[in-house]
Amino acid sequence: MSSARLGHRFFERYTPDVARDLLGRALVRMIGGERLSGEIVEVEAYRGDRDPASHAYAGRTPRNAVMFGEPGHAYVYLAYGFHHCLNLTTERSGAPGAVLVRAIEPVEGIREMMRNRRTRTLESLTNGPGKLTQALRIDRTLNGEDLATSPRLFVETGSPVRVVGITHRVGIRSGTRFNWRFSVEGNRFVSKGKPS
DNA sequence: ATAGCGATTGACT
DNA sequence: GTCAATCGCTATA
Repeated sequence: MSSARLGHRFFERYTPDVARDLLGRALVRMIGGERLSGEIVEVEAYRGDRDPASHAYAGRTPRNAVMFGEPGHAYVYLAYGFHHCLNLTTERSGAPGAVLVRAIEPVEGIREMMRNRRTRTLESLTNGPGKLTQALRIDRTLNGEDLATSPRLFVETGSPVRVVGITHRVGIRSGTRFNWRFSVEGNRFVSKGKPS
């Protein structure tokens, strides 16, 4: 069931390319020896330079420091005081970039995810950035986690990439001109919107 | 020291 | 469709 995990070389590339290539991969969260996992079906790319929507746009701060560090690490932040968002850092060390994981299709540990989310509805389990972190119990204690070596969080090769939908990013007020949201077309767990 | 503001979600009209 | 919840980060003083 397990396969090779993605290492830092995978992430050390142009962020939108990494984002697109992450579709179909298996995001794995280990808790107490149990695998919670899902196939990545929706992502967004955020770069530091020339991307006003990025947390790194105005430069390095304590919060976004991980985005400036090594590729292949987890960048986790709290949004709206409620929801944690999971990002995977990209680009070479020193260059800011990250991919926001917006939705996954649940595969392993679905019962546990439903307990974490207090829902019995499969469709609403992981179809949003705040939902999947709640289902996988991802919070800021995982900020900076090295995906290449972590026993708690990593990404596996997964299944081949399928038909990809490309649209503008959602939930932002600037940088909307970049079509840096990628999703598995037709997948029922994609959070919102439709590829144009 | 503190005001302003979200890379969202769920409940409600 | 609208809207409130809630808190840490950031900028400004």
